[in-house]
Amino acid sequence: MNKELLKGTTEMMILKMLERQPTYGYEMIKNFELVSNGVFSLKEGTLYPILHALEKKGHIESYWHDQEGRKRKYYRITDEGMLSLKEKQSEWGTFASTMNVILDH
Amino acid sequence: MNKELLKGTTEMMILKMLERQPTYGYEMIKNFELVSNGVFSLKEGTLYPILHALEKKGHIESYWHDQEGRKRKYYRITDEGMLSLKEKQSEWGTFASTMNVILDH
DNA sequence: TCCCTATGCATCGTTTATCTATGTATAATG
DNA sequence: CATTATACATAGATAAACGATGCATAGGGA
Repeated sequence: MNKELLKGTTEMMILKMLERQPTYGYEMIKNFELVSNGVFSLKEGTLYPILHALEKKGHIESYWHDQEGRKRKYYRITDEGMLSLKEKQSEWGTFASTMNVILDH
Repeated sequence: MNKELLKGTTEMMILKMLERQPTYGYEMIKNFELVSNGVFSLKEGTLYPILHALEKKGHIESYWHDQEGRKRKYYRITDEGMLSLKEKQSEWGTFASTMNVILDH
């Protein structure tokens, strides 16, 4: 899979994942592989900087939570994050349908 | 429109355009705007380097043609280019449908 | 006549999203 | 006791698209 295709969609997919329920980085990476059937593979070097940037923007919030003898940094989406997600999804919809029009042309 | 979304699709769209009929750079730029209803806007700084790279790879061929008192560099797609286009379209299909599964999840 | 816009090709440097590689630390497993 | 899985983090490399700029010619309006 051409990795360039992912550009501009990673943040959206992270927000989408957090829309379902709060979760933490390592689990997100495993989950990405799972829900995409191995098509997408989110890397640590991609994920963590994005999480920090999203938090800085106030689109997500973090809190440490200990479970199963492990320290995990959970993230939850904020109202602003939800708004941003809606926008990104709408943008993706326009993009994908325009692309399909061109390809079916 | 988030320009990052376009990454990885520009080459495919250029090949797609040339699949219909041979054309030249300036016309491609105008046509991009037209067929995408203004959603996509191909820039010269993007197009010309890609055309040169595609020609170097043998996916397209160029020839100069004078018309309406103008010198224009036309491009046509080669058999290899057609193969590459099919691959890219298939990849895009997988990508877009996977993305939609995640977003509708 | 002259200037501005449209047409047409081209390239250099910048921007930025993602990845690779690496580091640290702890729990579980064999 | 060593290796693997879990967990977070960052610095530097890579590469696609863009912005800015350059050059040249045709056409239209003042």
